[in-house]
Amino acid sequence: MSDNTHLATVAALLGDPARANILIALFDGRALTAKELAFAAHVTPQTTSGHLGKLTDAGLLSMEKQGRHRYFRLATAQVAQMLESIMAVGGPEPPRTWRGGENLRNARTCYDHLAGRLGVALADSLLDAGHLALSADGGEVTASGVSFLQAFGAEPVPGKRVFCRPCLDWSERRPHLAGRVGAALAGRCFDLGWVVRQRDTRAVAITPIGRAGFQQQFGFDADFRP
Amino acid sequence: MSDNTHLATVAALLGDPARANILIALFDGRALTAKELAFAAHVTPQTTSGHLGKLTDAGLLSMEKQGRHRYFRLATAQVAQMLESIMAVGGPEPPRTWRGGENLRNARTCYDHLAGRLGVALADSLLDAGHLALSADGGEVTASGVSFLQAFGAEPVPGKRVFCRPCLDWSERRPHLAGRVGAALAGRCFDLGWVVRQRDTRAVAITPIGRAGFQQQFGFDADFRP
DNA sequence: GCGATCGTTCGGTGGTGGCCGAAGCATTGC
DNA sequence: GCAATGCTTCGGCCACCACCGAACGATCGC
Repeated sequence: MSDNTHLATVAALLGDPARANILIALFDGRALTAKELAFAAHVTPQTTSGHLGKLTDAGLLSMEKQGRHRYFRLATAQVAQMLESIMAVGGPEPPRTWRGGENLRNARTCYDHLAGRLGVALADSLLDAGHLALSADGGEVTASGVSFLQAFGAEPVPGKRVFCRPCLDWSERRPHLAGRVGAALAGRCFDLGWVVRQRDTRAVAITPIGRAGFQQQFGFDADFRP
Repeated sequence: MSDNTHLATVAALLGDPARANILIALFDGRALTAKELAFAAHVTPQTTSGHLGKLTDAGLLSMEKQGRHRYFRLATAQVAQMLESIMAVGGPEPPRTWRGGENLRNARTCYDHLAGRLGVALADSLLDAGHLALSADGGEVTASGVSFLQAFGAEPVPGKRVFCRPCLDWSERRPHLAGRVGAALAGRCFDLGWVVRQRDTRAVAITPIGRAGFQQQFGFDADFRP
């Protein structure tokens, strides 16, 4: 009796188009200001403020004051998974062409880590090299993995978030890396200029430098083709 | 632009308390009539009829006429996963006491297979015996597993559904068996009288016969205690 | 055929909630 | 100090939608 009302209240929050726009804008893990979210939601700032208050009260968003700005982001990775699972329902088959198609399947951000063929290839490479040990309910970085990540410059930031866990990929149906390790790896790839974000989409592009780097450091060819 | 409206429309359907009650009543995979669902939703039959029409139009439910009754069930396993992922959000920690508590944690149905401590113990037993090989993205039944399931009388029915996949357990945080194999296993346990459903809950009870059977066939003691 | 049960459609009612304009704090920069 | 910007609160308006009563097909059992 207490959890079906819970389901209904959470779902009712997602059911409003403006709030749905807000959550989708935050889907890739970035933190945006209230004004940016008002633009994304196509409503005025005062309306957005009400929505953001409700979403944070419900624990779906977390807020951080920074000067006169307030940055909002998804509170937990569970929220992102929930959004993905809702979007997966209703469409006939996930692995068909879906909003942009192939470049999304090649490489994209999922919350704050890399997914698509690139994300899967990264996870496979680390597994093959013995840097990781994955299971369905979590994962561990091996001793060699710690030094490898350190040398690569992708040392995970400390925090209470899950250290390393597999995240099922909807297009590849294979696990890729999430958690603090996945986020650090993705951040380092962005810093090195190996991958760059693209406007208005979660797809990321692999640069020529990146292709060479992935080949040298991780041992796979990042020239993905359909 | 086409999928955020999709998110909002689907979520808006789940956001109504009556519809949420309907979906939760169908959560374990049973097919119920419109009248039973009206009772579960705490609204009149004519109101329920409108809700059921909307849910089936959206592809969340499937309907089957049978005489003067109409049976409704969740359309796909994705719908059940979506519901579970929404319920997992917001609550501080899933593995706390939750709707009825311990008997739900011991053994329950999850869509159409067994979950809880019993479901996890079953999966572990099959893994230890080498009958299964599980990974995060799927699983395989080994040669010995095929003959074992055949001997046990739990041969999976043919179909297009995923053959065997791990399904993360919210109370145990361990994978249990879903897919056709999980469904066949659960069905056989019901047929043998090892477990019986309980009214108005997804919890199932393990019979004395079942406890002996699990001990003999699977090698674990099904007398789960808090 | 006839009553009974199951389920649907139709109309009218009421409440909830999203939306914006105006005004009010907080912070930054000059 | 003053203006500008970011964000919030308040008040009123309006639309949507869930709900039920009543009436209408469909099917079963006799």
